[in-house]
Amino acid sequence: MKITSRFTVAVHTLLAVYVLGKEYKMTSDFIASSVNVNPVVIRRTLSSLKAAGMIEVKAGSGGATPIKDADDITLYDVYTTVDCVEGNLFNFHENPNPECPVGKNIHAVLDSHLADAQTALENELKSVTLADLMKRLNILM
Amino acid sequence: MKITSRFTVAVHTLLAVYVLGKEYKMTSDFIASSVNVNPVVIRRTLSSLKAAGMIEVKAGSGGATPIKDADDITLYDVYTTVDCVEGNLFNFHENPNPECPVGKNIHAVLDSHLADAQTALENELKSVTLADLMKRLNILM
DNA sequence: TTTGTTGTAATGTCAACGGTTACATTATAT
DNA sequence: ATATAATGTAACCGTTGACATTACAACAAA
Repeated sequence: MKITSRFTVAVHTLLAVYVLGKEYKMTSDFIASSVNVNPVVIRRTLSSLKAAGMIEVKAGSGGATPIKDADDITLYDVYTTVDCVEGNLFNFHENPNPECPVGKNIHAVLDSHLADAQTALENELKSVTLADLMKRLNILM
Repeated sequence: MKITSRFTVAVHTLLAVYVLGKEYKMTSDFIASSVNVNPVVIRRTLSSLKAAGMIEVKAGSGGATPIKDADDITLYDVYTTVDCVEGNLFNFHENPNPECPVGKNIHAVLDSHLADAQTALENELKSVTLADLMKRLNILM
């Protein structure tokens, strides 16, 4: 079970818009050929990123441009924007038997630890900004 | 996208075997009625836990019993045992375009951060043992 | 040899993902 | 105004993985 590639696609898309946007018109076709997916997938991604206020997309004339400061966009923001996980990361079996001492208390015993694990992951994602990625990318390019 | 409930089912199963095993014969039917899933699901779970050396399962006569010390079983051990995630937690889009400066470097820029997030989650799971859960459960029961 | 149980294969259902086609809508240039 | 090039979206498909369930062979003990 893996976290959907919508996430890495969205990060790739943002990097393209923020870094290459000065030089090229960032159409869904352009980005799609960089990411190597169908342009419609990119349009869906752009639509989410736009709804989150990160970018602007021009209908008709075409092209996506940055709106939000790259320092104010974390990987966690992107992660939530493209709905990688809704609510709990861990799927819990439903309806454990309340007649059984284990079934009755399994949530009380386990929930907080699962939440801690999820929080640890999310905090790591919060610690990285798009600006961080851009700095590293500019060195490599 | 969520992590399969096989994980919480396996933890529930282990707690049942370790805590209730002294008092009852822990058959797949018994555990299944506590977890509230089909007995075959529990047999598959028991099979994995047995392969990991945590428990013993008696074919024919029936019943599962603890083998490994509860202090030596972490949530992470269970997590890997039931194959919640194989390899990377994050799905990466395949074949980003190497002709594009972003596509060429996206892995170099992103991989380490994704790995860090995954490690943070796994470390949290490593910090909790079955014995910890049993202590808490014994207080509640 | 009967009974209760495990081990496992096979099948079905369902949801999510990603790919793709199609087309209405929109902006711009000529 | 019209042609052109893009976006926005709905619709549909194929694949995959999860989980449930049925079926039955293998097995151990009374």
